[in-house]
Order: sequence, then structure tokens, then C-alpha cells
Amino acid sequence: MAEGSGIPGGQDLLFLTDDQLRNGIEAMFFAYRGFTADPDRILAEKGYGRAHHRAIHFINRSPGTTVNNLLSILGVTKQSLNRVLRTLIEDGLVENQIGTRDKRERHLFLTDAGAALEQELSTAQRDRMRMAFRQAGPEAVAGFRHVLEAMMDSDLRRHYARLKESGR
Amino acid sequence: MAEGSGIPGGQDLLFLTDDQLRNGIEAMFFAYRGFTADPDRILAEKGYGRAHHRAIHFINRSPGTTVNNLLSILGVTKQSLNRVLRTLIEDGLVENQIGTRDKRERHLFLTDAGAALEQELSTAQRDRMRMAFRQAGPEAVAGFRHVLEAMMDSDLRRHYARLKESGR
DNA sequence: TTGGAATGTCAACAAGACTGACATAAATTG
DNA sequence: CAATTTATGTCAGTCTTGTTGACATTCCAA
Repeated sequence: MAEGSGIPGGQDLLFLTDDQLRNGIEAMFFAYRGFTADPDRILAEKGYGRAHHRAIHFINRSPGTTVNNLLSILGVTKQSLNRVLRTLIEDGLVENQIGTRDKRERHLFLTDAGAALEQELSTAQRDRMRMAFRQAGPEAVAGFRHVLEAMMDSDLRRHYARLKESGR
Repeated sequence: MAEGSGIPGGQDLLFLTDDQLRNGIEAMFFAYRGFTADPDRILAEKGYGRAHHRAIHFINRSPGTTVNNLLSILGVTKQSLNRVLRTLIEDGLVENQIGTRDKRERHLFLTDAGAALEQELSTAQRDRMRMAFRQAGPEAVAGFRHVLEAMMDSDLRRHYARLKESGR
């Protein structure tokens, strides 16, 4: 077995060289393109974009969520999200219920049509993820998740953890 | 140890459930935001965007590369790339050398100023990657890379592999 | 009750992607 | 050599999705 760098401390830190890090950066770049490619194709057919996909995804994950909560997950301005929501509501994919307790809030739900599109998109995306996971194996998947979690900003990690919790 | 699903075949395929796959999808989404956050801040200060970062990154990786090669790596139209390259050349970050063998080709190089910005951006991005890698450990990193490679489209995987090769 | 905070909408603008059409120069092919 | 293809650049126009600014509504607390 190769011992590595011989840096004082005896640890093998070869996986932290600039080359390795740059390689990780490029892997993220190219993989993300693959990650979004299939949904992008479906969305383009229907005249939607990634922003619509993100909104649909997280409304599906947290039915009845408010616009504000969605904003903090998506990290865009309310004006930007609003445009997307408006088209989704006009097209009958999302419903908008004024809050009973606080009438300022709008609670968001997918309609049947919205849920159908969500299914179509997430099936496509899961199919690719499944193929990648199957090819890499369970241990690699655990490592994949571990690195990604460590890469998140802490506020996003909180959102991620909450969704992960609610998933089971 | 838990045995898993009990699906005929006796394999433990729990890591391929829809829940796990959706979790992987959300991990990609949130992690990519962290991945781009630091360079985005630096770029915004200087009036550039992600498109400029991508061009600078790959010109740095393959000095003398042609516009066409860059196009196939970045997956955008020449009009879109041209706008970005024009501003980078005007600002003195990129140089444009007409090919000697084939005078139609423009070979792209970073100037000293371009290389300096590249350094600043990649240092920020590597710092985060380093932290994530260190926290997750070498085995997780190997898994991370394995899953990402499996997620790429095949034409992008070729670009990725070529760069990986040239990195050492 | 009144003023501030929270929530959401409308309008206008910018970056960066796209398509289409066209120009130029060089290389290649018949 | 003429015709075609290739590599690149440019102009014009559109679309998505981000931004700010201004404003309306609603709630809550001083």
C-alpha cells in the first residue's frame, strides 16, 4: 500500500491535494448537468423552467407550506418566486389557500395536475439517481451523502435535515 | 445488522428506495448552492457571473483551448459564450491568439490578471471542498466521486475524464 | 388606535441562456 | 480552381429567472 505524502503526523492526506479538490469541483460541475438534464427536457416541452421544478418539488414535499418558507428554502427573492407561482396557479398546477389563522399567509398545495407533473419530473430524476446509486453501491452512496452534507451552508443544511426527517 | 427489504435475491437494496433517492436529489440541490456560494460572492463584487467563472476555470485548465472546445465543455451556444469572452478580453483577463496551424481558430489564454482572478475563485471553492472532504474522510470522498461520475452524461464524462487525466 | 413588521403583488430592469440570420476567413474536397 | 465545409464572430430578438423599488394588506404590539 502506498503510504502517501509523508507529512509529519503520518496521516495519509493525499485525498486533500489541490488536484483532488479540483477534481471534486469538476465532478460537481459535470454531474450537476446530468442531474438536471432529464427534468429540463420534460420542462422545456411544457414551457416551464428549473424554477418551476423547484417550486413544485418543495410544495409537494411540504404541502400547505407558505410562500415565506419556500423563499428561505429556495434562496430567491419573493418577487422572483411570485412570478413562477403565478404561472403555476394560472395553469392549475398549484393552489393558493389564504391562511385561516393569519390571513396574510398563502398556503400552497399541488392540484392533481400539479402532482402528476411532479411525479413525471421526480421519476425521471430518480431514475438517473437510481442508476448512479446502483452502479456505485451502498457505501459509495453513504460517502456521497456525507460529502454533500458537509458542503452545504448551515442554514440550508437545516432545511435539508428537516426534509430528511419528514421523509420517513 | 438489519437485513433490509427481504426482496427475493436476499440483497439489501434499501439504499435504492424512493425515499433514499429523493434524499440524494435534495442533497445535490442544497450542496450545489453551497458549492457555488463563495465564488458567486467574489464574482458579484467584480460585476461578473457564473458564466465568467466557468470560462475562466476551463481556460485555466486547458490553456490555448479553442472556442469550439470550450463550447462543447460548457454546453452553451457560441453567442452566449461569445458575450462572456468578449467582456473578459475587453477587461484584459483573457487573451485571444489566432492559430498558427489553422488561422480560423482562436486559442484562449488567461492573462496574469485573469490567472489572479482564477486563483482567487478556485481558492475559495477549494477551501469549502477541502473542509467537506476533510470532514467526510477519504472513503466518503471516493464514494462521492464514484456517484457523481455515474451521474454524468457520457459526453460530459469524456470531458471530465480527459481533464482528470491531465491533472496529474 | 396607531405604527411597525410580515406577507404578498405589480412594474421595471439585468444577466445569461436561447434561436435565427448573416459575414468572414480559412481549410478541404471534388 | 471552384465549391463546400468549418471555425468564429456579430446583430437582433426572445425567454427565464434573478434583481430592486414601490405599494397594498394584514397582523400585532406599544
